[in-house]
Amino acid sequence: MREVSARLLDWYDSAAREMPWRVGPADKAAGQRPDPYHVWLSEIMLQQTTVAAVTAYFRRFVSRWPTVGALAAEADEEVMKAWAGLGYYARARNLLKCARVVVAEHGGRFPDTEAALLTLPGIGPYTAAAIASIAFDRQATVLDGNVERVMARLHAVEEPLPDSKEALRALAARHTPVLRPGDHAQAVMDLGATICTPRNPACGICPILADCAGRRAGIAAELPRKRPKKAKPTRHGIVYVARRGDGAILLETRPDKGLLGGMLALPTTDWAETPAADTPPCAGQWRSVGEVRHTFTHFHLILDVRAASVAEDTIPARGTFRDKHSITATDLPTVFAKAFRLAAKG
DNA sequence: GAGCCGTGGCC
DNA sequence: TGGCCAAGGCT
Repeated sequence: MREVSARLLDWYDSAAREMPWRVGPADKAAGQRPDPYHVWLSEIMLQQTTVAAVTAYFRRFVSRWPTVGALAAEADEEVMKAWAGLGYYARARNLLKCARVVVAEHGGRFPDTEAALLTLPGIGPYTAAAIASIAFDRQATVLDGNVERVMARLHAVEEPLPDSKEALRALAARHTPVLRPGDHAQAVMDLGATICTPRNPACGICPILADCAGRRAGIAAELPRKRPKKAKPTRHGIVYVARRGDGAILLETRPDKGLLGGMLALPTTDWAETPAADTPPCAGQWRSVGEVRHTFTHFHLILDVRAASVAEDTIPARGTFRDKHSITATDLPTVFAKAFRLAAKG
């Protein structure tokens, strides 16, 4: 087990990818530890999200809110707008909750144990272990999709997920070293992201090829096995873009619970498998400008986009007219950004 | 345990 | 084109 970790750490030291939340080689050599705020923020953003998608968001967040205290003091809507486009918006709501708990109950410093971290909003088993090991050098077992895949292949675990999860966790625990547990965790995840990939793994250049039982058995690429997934239904709806003469756009804030919760949004009907009745949010000469297609985690969506130029004194039945200059498409979840842009063209 | 919850890239 | 997938957490 120690041999595998040693090979992974050697590989990591020679080929670690640069990411803005990591400490560079020179600073690491000088004994510098990563900023727990940076580790936390990056790990929340990285939940089910690629490094490529996260990097720009991370830079914008730390530039605008350099400390957890600064983030905790920000208005909810500003943070939700900054998160727009990254997805899984419950993460942003819990991000703010967590920042405020850290300030109010921990003096603005993140707790340094896995158990204490686990009690914070938005921090589950994976993230608690990741922060504890990466930021605080704790020997915690980090288990994410990458680690599951690497362990399943390395030990030729054929039992499908999620049944095999605890067995994979036990294997990951056996590999976790006392020294440099955080670098070890990042090494396994980097391996899973770049070499031990879900499809077409690059076994030929793998630093632990000689240790891999899945490779020896010729089944590495088939692992981990998973249960088949359910098909996505298609839902339909109507979304409304009302523009006043002064350019103001009618927007609303979605309820905190549920899909796109807490986000700035265009008024829309319910989304169902049978199209909803036309219920515009305000009076106006409404016309259809096309449709927008979007796929969420568990359903496809087809939205009929309707636009209207409305009078300055229009009083909407729902939502609020927002100054055009204070709002851009990037402040909205992607499905609404698509509709907004389509209406702007048509 | 299983459903809910985004998005963009890949093949 | 469409399904699959990603450094998961919450209910």
